[in-house]
Amino acid sequence: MALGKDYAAQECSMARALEIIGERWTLLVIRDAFYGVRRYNDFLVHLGIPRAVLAARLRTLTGAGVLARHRYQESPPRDEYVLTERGQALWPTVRSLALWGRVHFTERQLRHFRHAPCGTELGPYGECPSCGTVVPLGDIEMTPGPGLDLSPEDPVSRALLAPRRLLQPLVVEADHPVGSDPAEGRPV
Amino acid sequence: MALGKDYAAQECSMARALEIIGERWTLLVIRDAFYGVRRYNDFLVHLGIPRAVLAARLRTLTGAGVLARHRYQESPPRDEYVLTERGQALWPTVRSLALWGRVHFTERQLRHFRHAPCGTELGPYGECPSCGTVVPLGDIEMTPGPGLDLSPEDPVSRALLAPRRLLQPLVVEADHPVGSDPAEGRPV
DNA sequence: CGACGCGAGTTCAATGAACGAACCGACCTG
DNA sequence: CAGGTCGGTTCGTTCATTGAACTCGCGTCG
Repeated sequence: MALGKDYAAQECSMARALEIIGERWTLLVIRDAFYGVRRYNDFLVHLGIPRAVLAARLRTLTGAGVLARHRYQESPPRDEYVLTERGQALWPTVRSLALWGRVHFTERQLRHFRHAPCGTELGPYGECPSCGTVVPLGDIEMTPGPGLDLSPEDPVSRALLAPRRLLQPLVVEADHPVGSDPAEGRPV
Repeated sequence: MALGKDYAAQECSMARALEIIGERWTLLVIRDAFYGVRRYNDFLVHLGIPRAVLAARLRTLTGAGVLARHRYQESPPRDEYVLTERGQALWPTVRSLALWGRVHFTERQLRHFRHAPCGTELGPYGECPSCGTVVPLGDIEMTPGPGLDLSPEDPVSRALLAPRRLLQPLVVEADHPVGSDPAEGRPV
């Protein structure tokens, strides 16, 4: 077991999974990807992760087919990282882990996840308790809960305050310092 | 962020969860606990984890209330580590992660997990697709699948070959070297 | 044209965690 | 009393993470 990231002798599919998503920061990157974060810089400011580590994780995840790198403008060349189907298949894991953390280690709920068509809060596994079906990711609406800081420092967290669908690409407005005047013909 | 294990600025219940179960080896320890492993030495030989790391993880997990330390004999004093309710609540996470690993990174299935009363293989969240209910852990039977090594080196893996229920305490027979004669009044 | 800025990284020294081998102490067994 | 087992701790080495500084391509402002 030379490297620190392989669970060599473990004959178990969970060990294989952990070799990919079990490293520090990785699952938070994936959570952000579900929230709609796609750009290197947005991951960076939202997570407070060291640049080198973020670059390494994005490489690993694209290499494993969890994220796909997708060019969204040519000049200057810019790529964004989006969840593949394989990555989207991690939603039950992410959901159940976050729920476990909330139930056992958080007092107040930070975010709501609801089945958009009917407004019901998601069950433990990402299903809709009232409809009884597994909810497609695009039908999941996330909204701030009572425990969430409503005026966070970083612009990514601010952008994530608005109600939104999972996977919906995040648009971060320019980071004008607090108190500057935003009243300049900017379309609503 | 002095320490390496806290995701300080993350205002998210998943970050809280990851501070506990996100360290290297931790989730494999928990998986083994679901399989019925309870003793320091059994974790040690089954995982191939460094002793110091195992001791540290068991301390963290008992401190977080995921495992409970339970004395099972007085002389010499010996404790075993068993999943608390909080720990058992991680089953959907463990199940969904293992399933993700199997679907995306393993060819053949290593273990089956079935709803014992009806024999149906569990769904992605630990539910029984035919009964439609969440299966209590004690009703989950695990059996070797086609991909599993049938004559593993270590005695813990050998003990885990027999069909068993989740959480059922694992009994490891003495580790007589391969080829030694086991025909000595040992009850079946 | 030149200065400056931005996004997306890479490089580097310092620190912290993991590794594996050795050691330890309480207890039991031959 | 010699040896073995279980459940650790200690320790030197190796590997990963951190944060700060630097780079590079490109666009923009004056």
